[in-house]
Amino acid sequence: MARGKIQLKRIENPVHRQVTFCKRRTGLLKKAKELSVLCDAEIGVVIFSPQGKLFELATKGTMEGMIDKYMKCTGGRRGSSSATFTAQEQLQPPNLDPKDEINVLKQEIEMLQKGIRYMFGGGDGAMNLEELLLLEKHLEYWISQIRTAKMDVMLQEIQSLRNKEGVLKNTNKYLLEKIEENNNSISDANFATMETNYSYPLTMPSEIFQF
Amino acid sequence: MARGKIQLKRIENPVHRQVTFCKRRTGLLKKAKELSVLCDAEIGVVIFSPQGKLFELATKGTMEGMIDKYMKCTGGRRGSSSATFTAQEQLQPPNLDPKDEINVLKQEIEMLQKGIRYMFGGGDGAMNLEELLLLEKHLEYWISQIRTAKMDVMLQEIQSLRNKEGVLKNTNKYLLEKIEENNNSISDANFATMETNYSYPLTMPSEIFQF
DNA sequence: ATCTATTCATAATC
DNA sequence: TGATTATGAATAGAT
Repeated sequence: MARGKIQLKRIENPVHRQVTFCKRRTGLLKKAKELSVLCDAEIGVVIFSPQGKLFELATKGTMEGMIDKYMKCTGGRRGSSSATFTAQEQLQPPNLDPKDEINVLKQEIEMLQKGIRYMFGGGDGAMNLEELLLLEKHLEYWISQIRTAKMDVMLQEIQSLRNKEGVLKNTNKYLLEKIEENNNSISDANFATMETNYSYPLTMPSEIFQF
Repeated sequence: MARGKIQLKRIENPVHRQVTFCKRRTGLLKKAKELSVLCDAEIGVVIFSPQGKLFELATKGTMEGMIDKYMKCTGGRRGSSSATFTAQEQLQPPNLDPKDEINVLKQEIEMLQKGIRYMFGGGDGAMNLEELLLLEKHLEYWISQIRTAKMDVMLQEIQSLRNKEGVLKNTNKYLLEKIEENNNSISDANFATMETNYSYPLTMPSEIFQF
């Protein structure tokens, strides 16, 4: 701009950076206001300083109104955000239980969000392409983790059902033996029909579950 | 600016206004990006054209994230995107339902996809577009595959096991009734011990399987 | 879209 | 901080 062109990268000198932030912030908000007035546009600007201080401008109504309007425009569906996301500290080895798997998945999300932020701030050109390829790999891994978590839950439930089935079958067998003992000692025609109703044991296609 | 100063008021000529809107909008977003890079600030800009068309820029992360951060800063939590995740996080320690966890993670996927799409919209080159579309296709493919293929097989098997369990329980019940009939008609001490061994029916947490 | 003549924004300096 | 000023950027109007 003046007295020398500057590079489009983070200003390292903290004093210079602070001064520039103040000046350009003012300029940006001025430009936003001008655009709003000249062209009858509705504009919202939110600026967080590196120290986290908030500066804002809403040219019509309040920022809340802007946000509502924005939400409507974008469809309003959303998950969580990076701001409220807290990564889990402990990294557990895999195959513990679904809870731990989910923690790992959360870490993955955090990593991906970081990746997106980095990509966006990292300008244009081949860097983005490279980052995108890396991100793609991360996503692949992430999806596999979700699959693993689901599998764990469902396999656990299947195992539980199988165990129950086994116990029931054993009980039935025991009961049948008792009945046959009684059949031998007493004479009762009713037991004959019962035996034909009993069409077990059932067999199970265990091969299906080799994931 | 150039070729004559302009009044800071709404441009009445619609053509001029539209042209100016386009030019200045570009300039404003550029300035915002510059400020973000130079001063390491996090900036969100939302512009609604007079016709209601939306233009946006979030220099770090997504606009959703910006909004969440803004909400935190201004105190109002409201129905922002953080709500979903926070609720889920609080549920986690005592009552962990892995299915719900997985659903939340799916929402996270959607959020990330949205962030990627946003990057494309605010990005620069056509190269990025191609890569991003490809990446998105991959994500959608993976998700749909997980949802359909293996889930179907496992649900089918769970249903089968449930049916078998039901039949076994019915058979079991029938056998027990017969034994009790016998117990009433004859005197046999063996049946008493058998009844204590019989700890069924088993109950099943059916809610778990509402996919 | 592209091109200039201008005005504006601002980096360096005080 | 606040003011000054030399320059680079942005852009209004024309093409």
